[in-house]
Amino acid sequence: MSIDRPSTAPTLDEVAHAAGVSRSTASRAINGGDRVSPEAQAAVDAAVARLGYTPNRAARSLVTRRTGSVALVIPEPDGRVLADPFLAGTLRGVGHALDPTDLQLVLLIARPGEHAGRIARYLKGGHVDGAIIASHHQGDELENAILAARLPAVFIGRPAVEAESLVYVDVDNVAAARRATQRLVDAGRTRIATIAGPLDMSVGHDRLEGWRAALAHAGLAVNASADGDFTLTGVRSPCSGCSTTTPTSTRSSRPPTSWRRARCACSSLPGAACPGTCR
Amino acid sequence: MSIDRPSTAPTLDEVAHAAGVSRSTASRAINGGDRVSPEAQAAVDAAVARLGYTPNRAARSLVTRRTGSVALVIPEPDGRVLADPFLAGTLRGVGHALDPTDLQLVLLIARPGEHAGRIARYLKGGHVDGAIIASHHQGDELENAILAARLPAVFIGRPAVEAESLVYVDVDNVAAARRATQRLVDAGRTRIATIAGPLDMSVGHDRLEGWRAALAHAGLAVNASADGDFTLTGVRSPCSGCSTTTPTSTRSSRPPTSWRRARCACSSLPGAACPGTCR
DNA sequence: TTGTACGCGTTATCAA
DNA sequence: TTGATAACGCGTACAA
Repeated sequence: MSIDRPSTAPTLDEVAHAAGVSRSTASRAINGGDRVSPEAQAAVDAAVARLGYTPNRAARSLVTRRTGSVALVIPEPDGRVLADPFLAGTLRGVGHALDPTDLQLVLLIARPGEHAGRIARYLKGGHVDGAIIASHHQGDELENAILAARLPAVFIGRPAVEAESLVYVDVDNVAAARRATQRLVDAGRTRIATIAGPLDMSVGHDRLEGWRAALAHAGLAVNASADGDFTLTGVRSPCSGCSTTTPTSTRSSRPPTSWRRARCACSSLPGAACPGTCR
Repeated sequence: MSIDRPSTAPTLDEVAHAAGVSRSTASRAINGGDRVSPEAQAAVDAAVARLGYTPNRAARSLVTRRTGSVALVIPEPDGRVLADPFLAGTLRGVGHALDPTDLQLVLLIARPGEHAGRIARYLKGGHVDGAIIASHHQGDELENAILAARLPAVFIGRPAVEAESLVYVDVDNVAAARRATQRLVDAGRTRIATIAGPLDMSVGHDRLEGWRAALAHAGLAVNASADGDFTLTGVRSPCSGCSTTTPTSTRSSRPPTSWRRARCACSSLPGAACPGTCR
């Protein structure tokens, strides 16, 4: 029955008192408005508006046993990838989808050298009601954490560990790479290379497989692929044994505009394997 | 005294019981460990480890009156900017700084056409303990919301409204632009243009001012500036009256590699103002 | 140093 | 339809 609480956020009690109803009725009116008379509803609505009432998330979470927040997990040890427009789009999309909800978007970014154990622990800690895994790598323990915690989760891109209860959205990367390669085959090309994505991600793996399949089907040599990491700089890094090359501008954080001039011997497609990162 | 609670997160009560101490002692041992005997501390630590105890954020927040989360606000109506490496770096930095803490990073992204009123309301709602404003535009009401809520906040880049209690980190953009321009002056250039940042951001405003100052100081013409928005595509959009130009590839989400070939008449620096977006 | 008891703001249960 | 009342899990005076 504390009446005066200066400069503090209004509580449900105060709303109820201002509306002339009990706290229970006020609560019902605010959530859903089921089993509440029109006049009571109106009174509560008015009081809420006048007092600028906002439900206390902590108190609500305590009893509903839900946190009211979902995690967007980016288990990406390599910082550069965060600037990837794909991830940026994902971020926006998730944010917008959450807008109409009163769910919080909690961002979980992996630390540079870390193996996602911390994030797995966080997920298991019950701090969020659900999770979206945006850049999943093989071996980051996320699948097990999610399965163990029975946490509703969606992987963006097929997870490394496949399980019945692991849901994901993905495109058919194998077919896409196969079609892309086939297009070059149809154009009469005979020596077709690929710069693969990270092979510890299903994207990279699948696309490489599609490329392989198309070449094999066409009876062409499957011997010119290089590791990539979805970044310009990552692709340009020369393998040992090739002529060393550097971008013309190394001090800028954006990809140098003259990167086309840098060329690794492998990318000239001799067809032979080279000892460095190329295979 | 509820003993059996199957497959639920362990509570402080259970930890205390397992450690053979009272809940108060367990609580003290977990937070700070002040005024607790070494043996009690050890017992609690062991129990925590064995049970995999994680404090319930909601319950803790309810009594400490802190939410345990800080917001990273990106009031950026233009989606493309999210892919900006600067913002990506900010994201990483904030994330890493928060790692050792048990603070949650809550991401607040503006909706496309929206004027940040929703975010301002959210901030005032007391949902976070603090905020970092990453891409602040003039007129987005964020300063007032923060001042009204007495919310600890840091602006990245000087806020449009300057107030005593509004703290920010920034570089001296005026001086930087002045020095950059001066360098060209020293090199003997006489017609020096700038592609400005958004003028409703202090960055854009300040850099333009630095450019102006240096030119004025050198007695050169201050008549060749164009609006930009820190994106490649934004810069390339032709002003009306200039020869229309399009990127060679428009279907890709990444900046076309041949953008250098697209050229607006304004960027050829005739020195004369043109009727479109250039000034 | 330890434990008891209360309150944080909300939802859920159950009589009325 | 409404209103007491009991949790929810935790921190913290206060007393021992």
